[in-house]
Amino acid sequence: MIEPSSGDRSVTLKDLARRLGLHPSTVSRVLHSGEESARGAASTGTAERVREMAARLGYSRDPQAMGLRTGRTQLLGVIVPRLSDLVLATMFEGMEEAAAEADHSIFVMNSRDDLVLQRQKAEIMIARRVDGLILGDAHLDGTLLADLTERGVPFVLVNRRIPGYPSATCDDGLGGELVADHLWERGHRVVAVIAGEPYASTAIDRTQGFVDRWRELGGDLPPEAIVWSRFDTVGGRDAAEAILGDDRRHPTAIFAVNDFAAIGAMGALHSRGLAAGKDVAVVGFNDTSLAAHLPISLSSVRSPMLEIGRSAVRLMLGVLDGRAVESVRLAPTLSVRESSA
Amino acid sequence: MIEPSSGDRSVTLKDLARRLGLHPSTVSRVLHSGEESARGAASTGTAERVREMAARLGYSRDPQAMGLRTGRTQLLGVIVPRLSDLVLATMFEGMEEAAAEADHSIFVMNSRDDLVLQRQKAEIMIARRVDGLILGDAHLDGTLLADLTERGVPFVLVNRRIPGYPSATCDDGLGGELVADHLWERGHRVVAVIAGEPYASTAIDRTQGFVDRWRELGGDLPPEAIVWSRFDTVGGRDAAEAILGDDRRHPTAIFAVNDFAAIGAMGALHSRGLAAGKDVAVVGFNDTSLAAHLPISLSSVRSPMLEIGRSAVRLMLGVLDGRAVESVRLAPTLSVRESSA
DNA sequence: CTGAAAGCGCTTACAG
DNA sequence: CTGAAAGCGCTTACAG
Repeated sequence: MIEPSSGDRSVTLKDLARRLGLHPSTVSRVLHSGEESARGAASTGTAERVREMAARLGYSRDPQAMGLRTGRTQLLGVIVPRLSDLVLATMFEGMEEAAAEADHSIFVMNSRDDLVLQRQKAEIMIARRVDGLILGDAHLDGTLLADLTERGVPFVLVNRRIPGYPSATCDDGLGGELVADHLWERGHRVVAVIAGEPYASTAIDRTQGFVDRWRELGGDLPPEAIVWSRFDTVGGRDAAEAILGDDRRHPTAIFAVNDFAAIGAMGALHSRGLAAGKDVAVVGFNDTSLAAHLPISLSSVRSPMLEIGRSAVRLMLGVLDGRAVESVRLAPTLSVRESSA
Repeated sequence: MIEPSSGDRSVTLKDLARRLGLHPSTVSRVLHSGEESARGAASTGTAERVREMAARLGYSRDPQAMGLRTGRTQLLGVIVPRLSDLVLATMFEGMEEAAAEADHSIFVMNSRDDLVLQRQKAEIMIARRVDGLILGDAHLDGTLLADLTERGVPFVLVNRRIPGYPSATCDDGLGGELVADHLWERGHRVVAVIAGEPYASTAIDRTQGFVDRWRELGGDLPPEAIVWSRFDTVGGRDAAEAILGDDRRHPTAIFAVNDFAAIGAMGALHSRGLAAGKDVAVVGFNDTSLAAHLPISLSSVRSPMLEIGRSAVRLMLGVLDGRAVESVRLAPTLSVRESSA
């Protein structure tokens, strides 16, 4: 364990108390009681002296000891499919900020969207005594959430939602609608959807939002125009191959529910000598930092990822405080670029 | 704090001891002494009974209490510029694996390559009593490392190196050489380098490796052909604009020390009606999962990111054990694709 | 306004 | 082979 002070040993409450001729409990009250009760903790003079000494010696409270005593570690566990996914990495940055502001620290682990790993990581975090779990890899068909609920483990969801549990997500349905409106306006009538993984609410909601709106507009969209796929570049490429290989139908536009899948689709078009944006419009989702700067810039639905991350932490802290919390769904916007202009 | 057991309260050593008619210290010795000393910890029969009961009641050691007592939290702090960078995110996955195998947990924070934030995050981690720090954002001109050394904070570097400190990195110089050899063989004689940020060893070493080898081969490479830039897509685009805008020199190949910068450069080419791979060759670095699947697939130097992450944890554990450790430099390979075929 | 005690869950010499 | 004690650093009713 690293000693926070510059000396050889960490400064403790006892050290402070000895130097001040006070009892450790008094020092503790001055330094660590909440704002309200701090007033009655000690005389103004004493409090002043304590704070001065603490600053001078570089006192820093030991979180292990505090956790042991209070039963609250101020540790939040975050589980995501993979941090190398720009979307989750960005949400994580938001969580980190919000947690730091509330004096909490965050533990994050990857589950690779694997149900076994997901459970394993959750157990590791629980063994570490995190106060609660923020799950970014909720599967619509999983049983983890029910089990956690039964065990009384506090948690909230981020990025993906499951009805009945508190979550912070993008309004994915609305995002799908925006894309439908846009493509319809641009005159497209034969379209296809690269729909993502059917166990993720993001995939379901974005696809559903698009489809519902498309039909509302009077558009036709047969089931075979919707292709489920992995969320990555390879998944998008494969799905696009399937779509373009169908000779009965030649879509003039493709909506991929994820930027990486969209990039894969652009690759498939390129392989067939088709130009994204000219021959076939492509729209992605998330507006990752890449989208605007691709050789052919990608139209994409921008979801407020940082803010979603921050909201997830707020929800979590609310749950831990025993408050009733409401799920948050943040509105996305559409950035139109060369790929669908 | 979440209670690990399914009951309302966590099972403690004391609980186990009471049920077994033993003293908690005996239970502790059986369950937690190292393999060697465990033999003498209790009679075979007792040990058996203890382990059985622990399993039955779902005992899980409290890390806070253990940390408080032993002074080792089994917590490692990791600081990276940004987790949304695929490179660091992937190295982090390697670190996570290696740490889990050694029963350690990892804390990770973003510093955005900002020297102030870097210090701030380090302090937060130290205040959390991590056993050591793994730094992925070392600046060649920073003073943090010297300060940490003086304070006796154990740390190692990952991804970027600084002479004199233990680090786990790619052999970036060799990577640059591979690119020089490749472009020379393909007949290019007028080339340019998008060199990255001059405070990062990755940028320096990759550029230096390329330049040295290029001159060794008899190539010419004036200083103005080397453009320093940010590591992201926008940085690469801007740098490429500068390179292509120079009328005295028309490079037939561009080496970008980072895939994202390379993608930005491809965008700049596209804007000028030039095709990457046909009109101007482009080579990136890191071979991120995107590279192979871009519309025009990108040649890139593949660095063993997962393994670099794992090595960093091994180094860290070595340092914590008081062993003398050697820096690790892992060899990269070149993947040639359409952009420079 | 301040002190003294008890205890969170664990480990580790020290006895026997 | 097992027990008993002490203590890691903190907080929190309870006195006074």
